[in-house]
Amino acid sequence: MPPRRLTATAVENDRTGSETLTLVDTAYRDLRRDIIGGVFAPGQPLRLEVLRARYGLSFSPLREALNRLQSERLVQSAPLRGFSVAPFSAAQMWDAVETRVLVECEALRRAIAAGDDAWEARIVAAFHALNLKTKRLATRTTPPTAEEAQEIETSHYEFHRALIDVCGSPRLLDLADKLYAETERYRQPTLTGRTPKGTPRDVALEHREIMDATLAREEARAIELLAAHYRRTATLVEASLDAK
Amino acid sequence: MPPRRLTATAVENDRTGSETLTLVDTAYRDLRRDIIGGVFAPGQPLRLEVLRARYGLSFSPLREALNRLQSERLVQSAPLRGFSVAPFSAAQMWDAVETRVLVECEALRRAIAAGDDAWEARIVAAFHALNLKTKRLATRTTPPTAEEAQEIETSHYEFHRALIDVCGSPRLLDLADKLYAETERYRQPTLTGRTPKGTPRDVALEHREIMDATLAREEARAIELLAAHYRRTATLVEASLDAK
DNA sequence: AAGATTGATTCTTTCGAAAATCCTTCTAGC
DNA sequence: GCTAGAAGGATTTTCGAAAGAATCAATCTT
Repeated sequence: MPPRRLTATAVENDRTGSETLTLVDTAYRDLRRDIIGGVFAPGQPLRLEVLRARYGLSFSPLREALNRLQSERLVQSAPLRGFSVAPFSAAQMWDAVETRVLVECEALRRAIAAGDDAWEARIVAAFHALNLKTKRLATRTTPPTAEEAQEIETSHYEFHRALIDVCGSPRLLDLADKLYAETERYRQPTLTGRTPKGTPRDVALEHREIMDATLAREEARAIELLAAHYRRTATLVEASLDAK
Repeated sequence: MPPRRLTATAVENDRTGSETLTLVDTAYRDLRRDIIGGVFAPGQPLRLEVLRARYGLSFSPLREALNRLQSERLVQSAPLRGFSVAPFSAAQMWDAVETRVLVECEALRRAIAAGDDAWEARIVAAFHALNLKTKRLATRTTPPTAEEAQEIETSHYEFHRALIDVCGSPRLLDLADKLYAETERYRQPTLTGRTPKGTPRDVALEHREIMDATLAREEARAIELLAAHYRRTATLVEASLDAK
């Protein structure tokens, strides 16, 4: 039997049907998910042989995917020494967070100036979807499955994205996505651990206030709240980083 | 005679001696230079076979280099349809310019707050180096060679980089570099063409004013001048884009 | 004549192996 | 005992070819 080569369409079009994905794309997507999800520890070398076995791909698509991830600062590389997961450091996290604040606040400013009815509707919808999922999990006693965690994750992303989606700048949105991934990687470890004592936090309330200020077109207030939201998260992450 | 394979060190260490560059690195550097320099026209497909012949490399390093350039928006790619030089459009240029203004103004703000004596010295030195080179060329009648143009280019970059180098944020500096490359590509065609009539411009004076405000730590004024500097360039580029 | 189908060609994408380099360990010399 | 150097193994990087997909043109059908 001739060995069937894994091809772009053979792998992906089964499910999507619409978009053609190359193996580079799938490698990129999977690697990104696993790095953000903490499957590979920060600083850990990413041996090509290991990745090859894990994802069932050849070197070429893996290397290309790693190159893309490098430009997002999720992986590092030294010439002739291969790739490794970007290490954790408080300084790097703060740089990512502050850059994110700069980018997303500017994007929010423009979105507030340009947003229409559909924009408002999408924000409200995303907010409710996120809240529903969060509450549904909070009332249960069993810990969330990986899939459920991923869903919350996505809803969280959708909400923040809905705020700025109409800002009109492809570059700002692209940057926001990359910085989201970077900071999310730092947030991940704190999700499983307990919250630091003495700092109760109502994330849902923070989201509501951001949404209210945005829909009321109170630009200055919305920006201030959004920045505070991200910095508060960063402070908590930093505390849990130090605790280790 | 066994064919000697082109290796990283064999190619580059002859000159640099210090750093090891892989073929991917050289491919990236050369392609980037040629795309910015306008060797390949905007929108032009980048056939791998052509690149292979031009740079004397195999597919793998070329593809990886193109992947990196894609994340800088210098090249585009569609699945199974290969790579092409990012096309020109006024909207894209303005997005790049406005993002650059956002990033560099923030970086300049921080640099002014953090800059020390060495920072000031480097700015002054870069300013003089740029001015010397520009004046030397202006007094001549013969048009500048490609090498001289490249030197001016580099000096120009050095000056703007010197302003913000101490801002303390790797991400902002990285973004500034990428956006510089992107906008430089648009500026390139206007260099050879004549300047639009009726708009005499003293770039050297603009640079001096930016430098003076920066060294005087007049944050608001420095930022305003820098932003105006970039937007003025963009306006001229736009005019020459429309002219075609 | 317009549209669909087939076939040839061009190009991208993927693979696996070979070459080059790095890293560890072992040996020899002092 | 300790350092320098060399051999061996592990890993990355590069190559060339093979496979798959898109494009273009010609033919056939309606």
